[in-house]
Amino acid sequence: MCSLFYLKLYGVFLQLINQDILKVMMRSLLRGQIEAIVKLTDEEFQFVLTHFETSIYKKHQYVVQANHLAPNDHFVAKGLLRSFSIDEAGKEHILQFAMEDWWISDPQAYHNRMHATLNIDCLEDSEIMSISIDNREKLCRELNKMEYFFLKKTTAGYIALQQRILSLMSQKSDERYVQFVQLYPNLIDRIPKALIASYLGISRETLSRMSNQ
Amino acid sequence: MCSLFYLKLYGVFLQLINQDILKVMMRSLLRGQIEAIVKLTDEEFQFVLTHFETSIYKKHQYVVQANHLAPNDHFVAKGLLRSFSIDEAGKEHILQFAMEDWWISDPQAYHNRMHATLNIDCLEDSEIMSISIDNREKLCRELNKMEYFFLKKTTAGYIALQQRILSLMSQKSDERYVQFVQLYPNLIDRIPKALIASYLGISRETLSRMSNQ
DNA sequence: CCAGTAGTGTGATGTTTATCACATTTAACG
DNA sequence: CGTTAAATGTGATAAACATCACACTACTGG
Repeated sequence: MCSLFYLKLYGVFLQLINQDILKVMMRSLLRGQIEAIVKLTDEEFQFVLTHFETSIYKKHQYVVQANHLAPNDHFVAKGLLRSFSIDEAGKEHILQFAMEDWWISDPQAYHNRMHATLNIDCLEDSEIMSISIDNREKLCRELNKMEYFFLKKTTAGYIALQQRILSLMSQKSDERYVQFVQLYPNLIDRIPKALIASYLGISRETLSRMSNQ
Repeated sequence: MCSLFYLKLYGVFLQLINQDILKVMMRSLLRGQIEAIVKLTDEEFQFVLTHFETSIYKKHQYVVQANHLAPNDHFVAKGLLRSFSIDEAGKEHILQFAMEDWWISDPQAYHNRMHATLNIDCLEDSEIMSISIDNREKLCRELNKMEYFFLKKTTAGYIALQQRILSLMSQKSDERYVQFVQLYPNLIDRIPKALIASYLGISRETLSRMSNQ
């Protein structure tokens, strides 16, 4: 009787500890990414954190929905998400995957404060730190290094997109798949092949036939 | 005899005037683009200008060559350029056109101070204002509004590239051409169809067959 | 002005890839 | 733990598009 009580108490205690450890880990992930570009004091990082909101999503849950506002940019602390568009024929086209230490948003809706054209949902249970466009602009004004950080990040993203365009234009589907495997070896068995196919701009049947020869 | 002398003098005078007018126009084009995002005093704009170098290129001339350094970002004051990559098969893929009021560079080579993988050449005689990566970083530190300007520009570029990826994945070649015509109606008769085809990721024959039905 | 090059149109043919259909395997979850 | 859904493999067929080949026009530079 008495020992059962203590066992329960211990369970709750463990949960609390885990949540704390988790928060610490999430934060250090974000801090590590920022500090790879600009150095921050502890106080500055705490200040940066006040501009974020942490939230938890379950697999299949939508983070951004087309035709709704999407005023947040999302830093993935844990889990896996995708952004995709649905064309007139009802077909999905995946623009981006985002796992731990990546960002994901509908950039057009976010930066121009418009309604989303993209959807973002979770491929796994996920934990996310979101920053609103207002908070981001405020943060950039308050702490100028952060504007530099966002500029570097956006520039790197721009370069990556140019290379993806080049890949779409110059490579055959099997070459693109091989390149994807080389670039993101850890993603191939976290993401269903049909979704990788959609990201690469090919049908799931074509991708299925590829690896098998 | 005497009138001939004055005629010549007048010609030289006109040339000087034209060059001055041209410089003024080039500068006001750049200033207009910046001031659409951040306001500048006359002094500030003069200061910004000291970070640029103006140069003139002839049609077919290369501004950036693959395997060479490419430490400049180029603002097009007049003319028309393209950036393109050459794949292993020797085939050209056009990543970007840039006419008046646009920027063009090999962003990877520029921002990471690497050797270029892209080529940039002129489709028309062009006049260009170039800013080195060092001057750009210096300018951002000296005049913080300019960092904000570049962040906005880069973000807009990122959004445009995402839409181009979506277009490459979701649209048939004829739909992409129609969209190109809608987006850049003034470019269709400034650029040879074969180059537009290359930009759209289709063969010149396919594009030729499209408009004709 | 005229020779050579660049740009464009068009047919015939082959390749790549999408689509539809169905079978089989694996995972999810009450 | 068993039922339903998700994920994957594979064949047959069709569509989209590239490639090759050649003809024709327009432009450009000495």
